[in-house]
Amino acid sequence: MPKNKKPAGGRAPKNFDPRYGQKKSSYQDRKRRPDAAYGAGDKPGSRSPKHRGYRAETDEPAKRRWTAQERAGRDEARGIRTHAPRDRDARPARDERRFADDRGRPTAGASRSHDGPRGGWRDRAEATERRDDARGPARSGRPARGDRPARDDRRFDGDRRYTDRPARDDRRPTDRAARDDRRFDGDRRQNPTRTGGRYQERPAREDRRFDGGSRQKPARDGRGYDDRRGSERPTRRYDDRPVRDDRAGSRPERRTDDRRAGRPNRSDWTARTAPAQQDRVDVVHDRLRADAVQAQDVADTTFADLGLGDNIVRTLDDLGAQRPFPIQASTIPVILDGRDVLARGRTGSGKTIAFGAPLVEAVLRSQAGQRREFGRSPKALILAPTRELALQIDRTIQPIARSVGLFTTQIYGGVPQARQVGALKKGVDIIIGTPGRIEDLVEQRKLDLSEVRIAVLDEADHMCELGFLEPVQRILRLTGEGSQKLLFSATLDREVASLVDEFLVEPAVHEVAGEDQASSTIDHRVLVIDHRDKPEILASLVDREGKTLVFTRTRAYAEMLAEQFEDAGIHAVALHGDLNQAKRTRNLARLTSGRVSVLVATDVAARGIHVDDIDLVVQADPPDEFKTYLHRSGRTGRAGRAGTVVSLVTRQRRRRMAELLDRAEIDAPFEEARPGDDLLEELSGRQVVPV
DNA sequence: AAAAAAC
Repeated sequence: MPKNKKPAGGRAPKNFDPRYGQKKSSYQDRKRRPDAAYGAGDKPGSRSPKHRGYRAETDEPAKRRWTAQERAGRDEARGIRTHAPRDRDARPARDERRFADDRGRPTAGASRSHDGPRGGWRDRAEATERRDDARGPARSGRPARGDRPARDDRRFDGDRRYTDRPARDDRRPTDRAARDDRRFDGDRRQNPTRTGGRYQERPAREDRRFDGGSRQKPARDGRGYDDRRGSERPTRRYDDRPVRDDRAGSRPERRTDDRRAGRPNRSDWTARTAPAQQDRVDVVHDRLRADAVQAQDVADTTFADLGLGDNIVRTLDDLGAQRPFPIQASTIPVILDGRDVLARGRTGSGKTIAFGAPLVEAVLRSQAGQRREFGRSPKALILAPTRELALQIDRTIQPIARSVGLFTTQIYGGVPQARQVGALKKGVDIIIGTPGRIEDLVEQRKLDLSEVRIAVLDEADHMCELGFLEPVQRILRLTGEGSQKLLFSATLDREVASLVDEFLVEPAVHEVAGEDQASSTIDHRVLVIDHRDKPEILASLVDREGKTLVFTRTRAYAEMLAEQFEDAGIHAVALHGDLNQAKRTRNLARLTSGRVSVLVATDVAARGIHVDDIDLVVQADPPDEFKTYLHRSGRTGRAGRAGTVVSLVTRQRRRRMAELLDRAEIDAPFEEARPGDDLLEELSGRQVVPV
């Protein structure tokens, strides 16, 4: 292929040209400059405009090198570049615009309004072929037919800024002792007798601290679990699990106190709740008996003390985690010990690192002295309920993994598969993802979970809810025999019993002592309003300086509210499952970056998502479940900061809301509110909690 | 009943 005489400048799509993205390219443009569509910037093309492949000479400056930052943002930018589901055969006419060059950058897209004379099947077929010739595996730029013009995909700045923020979650300095989680169990009211954060009723054998490994194993009768399980349970007793026999000797007896697993406890809330009128399903599960770590007991511990290697410790330090938080100090040694773990830790208290760092360490140890082969199967799996959360977890774990030469990849839906598959082909050590795509790739035999030896469920109780449970079970069954299981959540309770029974062996249960509402920095308020006043009241609450997160019950309402706010001159974006992944990622990024201060979301954003400095959470619709309330409100008041949660209820919902708050053990005043009330001003304007 | 999670 002759190197043509064109100036070097002709080579590249101008992704970083400020003009890029502003200029619309018409069909005619594309025809004249097909490289814009192909991303084949390094091909000479034909000389005549009449020939396909012709590309006019330009004076574009040579493409400059990517900065480190750009490269860092590249991976996620690729994900973001996503469009809606592919469907190239059905709708080929717009393929042109979807071609990305091999860096995953979008090429100049054709705007929909310029469809003009269509390219026709042959052209497209050739275009595709040609591109594949040129690019080979770059098929990864798999065209996804968007429901919108490519313009949306060009938002590199915001997105990159977003993606460049690793591990926010875990880097906040926390007042460890002072405050943490709300409680999560309805029946705690019946068992309020705690001393030193420990439940008195807990039998002595439960009394494992994180040094559990050194403890003598009490006598045990291993019955119970096996007996209790239906045929579903692989007939497996803890003592024939090959990989983990080594641990058996130092392990306390498997819990047998949860025979009532899965059954709601008979607490007074059941009695006082009229089933017909009560929430559809707000079941309060029994609490899990946990070993409550005392913050002061671990105040002097370092990550190195806990058994993490130098590189990991250094990376954690870079991430802002100089010293372990209580939940980390509590779980890391147990995880490194190879035990199954159930852990309850307030969101933002460092849960991600609590499982992520030891997970990396464990994978590293298991591969000590081995070559990391091309095409190796993943050794660890982290499951999350939403894509955003999976992404966020990866952002924390990836630097830790990279520091010891391990690779992670995200496996979630809504983005083209090819890049994920490509990563798997090369070989990764840790995958982080959501159930659907993971199962999908397994079925396509592109993902092999059989070598997974550590599996983590983040938001584990949520993953046990209807619709999630079965895929999660199927996935866990595919993991390596005897693989270690870690279940984490801020509201971990007996809802996870079904998984615990099948998959966990003598799990250690951990939580942090002294976390309750009284020690919370969140101010909870309930506004009793007229339904017709809702839009106005919402607008006045949201019209403020700080970052505000508004929750709605439905996607449609989230969308509608965002529009209403915009109409009222308040810049707002929506986040819900009806948006394509690009928009979801981008809209969340807009809040994170501060470009927008109001995000209206469904419960997709209720769990796990960390955005700095959200100081007001508004529940436009009250949640159905107390857990949802806790998770939603946990988006603010993080790391000991002040935050306000305002829930709007109509008069009819009043009682239900009171009951829900009761279950959540939250004290919140109920106040009548009308548009224009000073109260709204106060709630909206306040940055700090008085008193 | 809704939300999430695959294509």
